[in-house]
Amino acid sequence: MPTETFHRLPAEKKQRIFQAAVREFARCRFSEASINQIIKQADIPRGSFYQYFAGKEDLYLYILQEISKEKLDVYNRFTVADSSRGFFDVMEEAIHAIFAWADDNEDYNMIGLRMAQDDSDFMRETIRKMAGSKSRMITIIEQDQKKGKIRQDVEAEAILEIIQNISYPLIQEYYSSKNQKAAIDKIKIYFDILFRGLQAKQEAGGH
Amino acid sequence: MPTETFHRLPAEKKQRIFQAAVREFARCRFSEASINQIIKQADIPRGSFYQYFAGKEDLYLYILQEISKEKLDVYNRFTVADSSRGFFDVMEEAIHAIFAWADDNEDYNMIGLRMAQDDSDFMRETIRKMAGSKSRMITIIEQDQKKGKIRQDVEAEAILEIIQNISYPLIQEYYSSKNQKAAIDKIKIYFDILFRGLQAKQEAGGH
DNA sequence: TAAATAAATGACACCCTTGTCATATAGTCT
DNA sequence: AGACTATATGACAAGGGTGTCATTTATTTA
Repeated sequence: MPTETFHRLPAEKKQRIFQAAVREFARCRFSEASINQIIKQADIPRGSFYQYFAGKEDLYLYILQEISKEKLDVYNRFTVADSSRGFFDVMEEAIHAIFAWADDNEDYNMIGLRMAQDDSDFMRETIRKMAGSKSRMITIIEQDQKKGKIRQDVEAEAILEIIQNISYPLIQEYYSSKNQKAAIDKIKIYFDILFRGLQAKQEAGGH
Repeated sequence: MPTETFHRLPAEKKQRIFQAAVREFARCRFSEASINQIIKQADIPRGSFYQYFAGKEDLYLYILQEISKEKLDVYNRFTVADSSRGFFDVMEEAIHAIFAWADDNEDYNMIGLRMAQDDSDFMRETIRKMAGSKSRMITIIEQDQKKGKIRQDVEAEAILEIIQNISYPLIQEYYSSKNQKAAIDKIKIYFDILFRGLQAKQEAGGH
């Protein structure tokens, strides 16, 4: 909730502030991010910043909100495509989509990573607030569970959570690794193990 | 590498400093940990601290080294026990051992968690240095791979890494969760999925 | 154009942290 | 005791960060 004054700002200036903030929140965790850096980057005076935002939290929440809008589009692009496909198919495509997107939006992804690394009260609360409604992914998982493709003894939410948790170190490695090809190979291995572990038990194994 | 002066200190004082440092490094990440807090806690004057350690890095490395000594004992206790047992058995026991130890050594575990959360250059380098020789776990995994109990298309090191990565969010949740029983249930699910994903393909499924 | 409202600005006070260093104190050896 | 070495200590400078506010500058309205 930035101030009215901020909203009335020329788009160019708003954009400059937005980008400076994104860069800073991608650079380090919320607690370490510095307003000083942001205003220097955005080239606005200290006083102006406080005319636009109540403080760092306020700015952060605004940034997150803006990013979510964009992200939602990308995210829906592959989950919406064809809900008749199974979870493993969709995930396979999603992984590619996500890593392709990651290449183009390093900063946005880093912010997500920083959130995962951050265990402050503020961040826990923020994550809780952001956790939107039941995602399309859940529906797909549940469908596959009904069809007997995915084991039914684990809740769909839990499965999604596992995938998220497993993804964070992978994305992190992907970014920090000099050898991104090796990182992708590792991702494939991770998910192969995960997918096999998630498959419903097959009574009679056929190959 | 603390100074000679530090080593010559009475055990009680050394211990006080050690414990204050452990508490601080458990409280937050390395970059956020404050020498000020540590000397206040340990009740030593600022000047003394710099008479004992070159700085925060120096202290941190010392703390890590001391903890490793203790941890190695615990870790070996279950891996050394009976190397004829398979990986899944050993891990099952290890999980219990680790979480039991976690209850008694919250601070030590938190430090490990903080390391995992920390992606500074210093920490990357530190982790690299600490990564000891081939662990006994690797040997057990490799044995099971030879026996055909664990899939052979994934390197033992990679398997261990996956387990570590999967463990961090679990331990974190375990600590932050009010409901530790639920946390343990989740751990069981995670590892059940993981273990099944790691099993060698069975040509003919028997139940 | 004068008055009133909105925005911009940067100096300032305050807080926290780090590393140093001159000085004081304790301990040891002859 | 006198001399010399080892420790202890806290004031201090320097650096970074935050939020405020009196003042200046623009913009709008009458």
